[in-house]
Parts: sequence; C-alpha cells; structure tokens
Amino acid sequence: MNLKILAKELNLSFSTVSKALRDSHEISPATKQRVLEKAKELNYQVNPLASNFRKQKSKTIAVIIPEVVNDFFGPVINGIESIAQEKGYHVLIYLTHDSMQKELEISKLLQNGRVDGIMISLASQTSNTDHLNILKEKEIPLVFFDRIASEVGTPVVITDDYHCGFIATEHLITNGCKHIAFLTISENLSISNDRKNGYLDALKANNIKHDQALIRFCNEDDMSNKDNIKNLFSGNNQPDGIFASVEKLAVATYQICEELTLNIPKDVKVITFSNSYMAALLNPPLSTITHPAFEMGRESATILFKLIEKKGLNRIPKKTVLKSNLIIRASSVR
Amino acid sequence: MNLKILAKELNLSFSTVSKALRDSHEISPATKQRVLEKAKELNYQVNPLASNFRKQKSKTIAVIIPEVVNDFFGPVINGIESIAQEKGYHVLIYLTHDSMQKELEISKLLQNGRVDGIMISLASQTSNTDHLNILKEKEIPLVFFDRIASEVGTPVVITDDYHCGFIATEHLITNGCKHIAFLTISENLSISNDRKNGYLDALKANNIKHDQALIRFCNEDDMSNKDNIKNLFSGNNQPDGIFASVEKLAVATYQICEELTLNIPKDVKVITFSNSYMAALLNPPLSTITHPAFEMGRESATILFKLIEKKGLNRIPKKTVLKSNLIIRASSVR
DNA sequence: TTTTTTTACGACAACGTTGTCGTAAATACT
DNA sequence: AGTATTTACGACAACGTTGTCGTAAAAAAA
Repeated sequence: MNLKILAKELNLSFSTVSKALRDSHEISPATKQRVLEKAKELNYQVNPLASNFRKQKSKTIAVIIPEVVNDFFGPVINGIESIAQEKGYHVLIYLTHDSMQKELEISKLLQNGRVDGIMISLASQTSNTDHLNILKEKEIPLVFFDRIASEVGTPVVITDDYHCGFIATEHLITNGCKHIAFLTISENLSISNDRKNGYLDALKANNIKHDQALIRFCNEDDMSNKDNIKNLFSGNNQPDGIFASVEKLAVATYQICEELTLNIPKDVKVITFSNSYMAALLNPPLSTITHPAFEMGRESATILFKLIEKKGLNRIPKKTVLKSNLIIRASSVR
Repeated sequence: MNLKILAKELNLSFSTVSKALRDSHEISPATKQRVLEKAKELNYQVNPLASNFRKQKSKTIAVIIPEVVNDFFGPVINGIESIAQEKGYHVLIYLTHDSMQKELEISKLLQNGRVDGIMISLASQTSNTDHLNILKEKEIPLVFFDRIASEVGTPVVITDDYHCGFIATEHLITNGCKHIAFLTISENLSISNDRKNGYLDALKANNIKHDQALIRFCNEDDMSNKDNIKNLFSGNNQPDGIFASVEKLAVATYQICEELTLNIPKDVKVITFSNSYMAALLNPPLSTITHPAFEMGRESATILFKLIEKKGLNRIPKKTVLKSNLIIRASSVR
C-alpha cells in the first residue's frame, strides 16, 4: 500500500494524490474529497520513513536525562510528552546514568538528523561541553533544563536553586541550627553549585562561619554515602541541621539517624530537595524544596518547539527561571 | 556531507564506499581502511533517515505506558533502555494517561513502520483490543508487560499477581484481620482482576465470606478516592485490614486513618503493591508487594528483540512470570 | 597456455515521498 | 473577441542510502 497504488485506484497521478492528502491549494475540493475517501477506504497512511527522509525532518525530539527512576524526571517527561503530543512529535528517551561517556555517545547518535531537537539535563559527571557545542554548531535546536551548561548559549530552563539554597539554610538557622551540613552530589553540576552558594551565602548573612568538613560530596553508592553521613556525627563539629541537595541523601540521613538514635527534628533538623509526594508521610514528615517538574517539562518543550519551528525566535528567553516551593514539615522545625 | 562527496574525495564510486563502511566482503581490506580513515577525517556519519528509509527499518522501539510518574514504570523503562542501548536501538516513549482513546491514537501512529517493535502496558480504561490486533496483523513485533491483553496472543511478561493477592490477603488474615477491604483501580485491567481473585480465594480458603461492600473501585481523582475509603469506615462492616492494589490508594488510606485517628496497624492493618523505596520510611513503615520492575523491563525488551531479529522464535515463551517480593513491615503486623 | 573461478569494484535501480515546474483548460479582464 | 490570469492537474527529479547485477582484472584450475 503506497501512494502509487492509491493513485492508480483513483486514476490520478501520485503527485496529485500526495498533494490532495496534504490539503494543497493546488487541488480542487472535489478531488480532495475523492482522494480522502479512497485513502480511508484502503486504509492508506503515509510511510513515515519515506516522508521523514524526503523532508529531512524526523518529527521527533530527544530527551537526554540522567535517570528516570526519580520523582523529578518522571513529571518532567510527562510535561514534555504532553507538549510533544499536541505538536504531533515523537519523544525519544536516552539515559546517561550520570555518565559523561554515555552522554557523549548519545550526543553523537543525534548529530545526524535523527531528531529535530534535543532537551538535555546533564549527567553529574559531565565536566566539559564539547559534545554539546557540536550539536549547537550543527544548529540542532537544543534546550537545557535543570542541570544546565549555560556556556553553550542555548536556552536554559531552571529553578531558582541559589535562592532555594539560601532560604532553606536560613530556615534551618531560624529554627535554631548553628552547625548545618550540606550534602551534595557533584562538583560539576550547575544545580549543585548554585544550591551550595545559596547555602554558603545564607551562613555568611547570619554570621555563621562555614566549616568545609560539613560539606559532603556523595556519589552513586548508597553504602559509602551512609558512611559519609555517619562520619559527620563523629566529627568534632557535629551538625544540628542537615541540608540535602537530593532526596536520596535525606533518606540516607533518616536511616543513619535511626541507627544512631538521633531524633529528627530534636537532635537534627533535616530539609531536602525532593519531589516525592510521600515526603509528607515520612516519620517525621520531611521538609522539602519541591520543583515544578511538570511545568519545567512543558516550559522547556515549548521553547524547544519554538526553536524547531523558528517562530518568535527573538522572543525566546535565554534563561527561564521557575519558582520552587519550600514546604516546611516537622523534620525541620523546633 | 554525504556518501557521494566522500566517494569523490576518495576517487571511488559511492556504492564501493557504502559497502566499505558496512564492512562488506566485496571490498578489499586496503580500501576499507582508506575509506574508514577518510570518513573519520571528514566526520562522515550515515544519514539515519535515508538509511532507515532504504531498509524500511527504524532501529527504534516504542514503549507505551499509562504514566511515568511512578516507581514502577520508571525502573521498567530503565530496564528497557539498557537492553535497547546494547542492541543499538532507540526508545520512543508514549503515555496514555490510562485513556483508551490515547492508546488507540498512539497505536495508529505506530502502524506504519515508524518502529520495529512495540512494548505496551495497557491503559486502565482499555476495554477492547482491536487496535492491538491490528498491530499484530501487521506483524509488528509486540510484547505486553504487566498490564496485558493475553487474547492478542503475543508474548506477555507479568508477575504472579494472583499469587501475590493471595498471600498478601492471607498475611493479613494471619495477623488477625477478619474484615479485609480491597482497593482497586480498574475492572478491565488484567492485574487488577488477578489480584482481586487472589484476594477472594484467600478469603474463601480461610472461610471468610467476602463482602462486596469491602471491594472499592477507585479512579484518578484523589479526592473521590479518599471519600470512597473514608466511607468504608462508616459502613456497618468496618475493615480491620486494607489491601491496596496500588500505592496511591495506600497513601490515601494513611491520610484517612490520620484524619479519623485510626492507628495503623492497631486499628487497621495496611498492605499494598508498591515499588517505592520510601515505603520503609513511612509512619508506620508500609508493607508492600514489590515488583521486579527493572528485570521486567529487561526481560520484555529481550523478548521483543528476539521477535524483531527473528532469532530463536520457537523458544520464546508465550508467558513469562516474574516473582514479586512480599515485604512485611510494621503496617500489617500485630 | 587456456579456461574457470574469484576478487574488487562500478553502474544503476530502487525505497515512497515531496516539491518544483510545465501546461492544458477554465475563467477573468480589456 | 482576444489576451491575461488563474485553476487543477501531471511529469519528473530529487532526498541518500542499500543491494543487485555486471564486469574487468587477478588468481586458480585445467
């Protein structure tokens, strides 16, 4: 089943049929209808592979993210997919597992017209952006969200991580914390650094001198992270507040406190970045900074499609900042 | 940059270059190397759109799922993607949001060679499988996982939902429950029915006559679900055990119990299907039946690729059953 | 040496669509 | 009525790749 067969059935040239199907003004309403009816009758559908090839457009976007097992990236994909579906686009998913090597390989796959645009949230290990610059040079529409590389110069969509880091820290201070630890995951990531700077500036603003020993870099390994956190409480500057930059580190903190029979929030107050709706049900309920994940997906996808369709290019903001919510629960109040 | 340009640079015909790049036996090792070097030098990559079109293969699979904001489908995608990446395939994601209409539209999009294979977990609203039969008739490799339609006759990968329903119910009975409510989400879904049947048979096996009023069908609306659950406790057959077939209903139960100052597990015991790693941290820790989600993704993807590559077709099981884990925590023991 | 086979490459026709261009016929304008 | 324009369609050449077939030259077999 293809255009030629359909055309033969209709006694029309296949170029006429092709135009009729795409509602070209060159074709009379009468023949359009004839063609449409016959197409429906014979269940004709254009061959997307042929069409994509001919037009050198794939009607597909790629989403590159570190992981999908996560209450943040899930809703983001949801938001992206909702826009893509509206626009009639398809969504490819690629996972980097926070590896720069994987991110590199994936970027290479996408250099050659396989997708019409790319959305990416960087791997925590990504320390340089050559592979992304190549994509930019090839003029493939590219949008960063959350974990961005602003050097590349394509639009970015983020939350106000610095501000959140600041107010979360200040919240702990207001609730009596004097020794606040900061748990983070990467030295490369934009979000980690912004959050850390917010934390540091909040300390400074409240005349608390920061202790480098209270800043802990964690990794993928749950066990070593727990050791790292446990180690905090055996130092000579024991924290009375913990600010985790990702949820899993707050969970690890809960487990360590259980182990060390430290009471949250009496002995240690805890606050974290998290998008889990279950945070409210923890024991004690966990204070969170929660991102507008779905909106972030929709917003960045919307920008990507503007780039793809080259519409209103001059009105695309280089940087879009969405507001996160500080949700105070029992884990961080005295 | 394309084959012709590359061929001209090498003073070879473009068909020779094409073959050399694909390591054809028709080409001498010497020219192969020449071609490969030049290709690298000029950074030539095949145009995937042209190649896909010519071969009528997309090197892409589609994953159709109800949602992605979920601790189950996340790891499943992870598993799928890990196999796809090994095989050099790309992964398209489509969300149905549990709507049959959406599922139908998506199926239609995939009827025409856009993908080489499809993995699907049905929408809860899906009540007939015509759209899936069409895919089967078009001989598009198709694998069902978790929420299956066995009528279609393509391979399915599931967990032992009936058995899990049975043992979870029996566990509650063993812990003293006599009035066990079952919270479910759909009358269409294979998993819901299997779980319910396990529940019913466990009651029967323990000489507890089942009360239809204790079986509640819930939906997407959180508020009405809560009302539904709250209503359970105002009936004349108040439950002392709640078996939720999805996590969100267990969470709603927790919230209702808080509201009604019912103690879990003293007044009501709760167990649920859930893949959240945070279940252990709830107040009280929540007993769960946890699926091997990642493995399910890998297993069903592996089967799909056997169908795609037509390898060992006779050794593909029609039905693969993975084992889930019953994890007993404080919420369900006396 | 002659004949057959193999090796290594080139020519070329697809794959199904889209878009440009050409052109009769129909309509509109002097 | 004669000319200009519009309408409605067909012919055809791409798009870049892959795979089939044809064929000189080289190697092997006779």
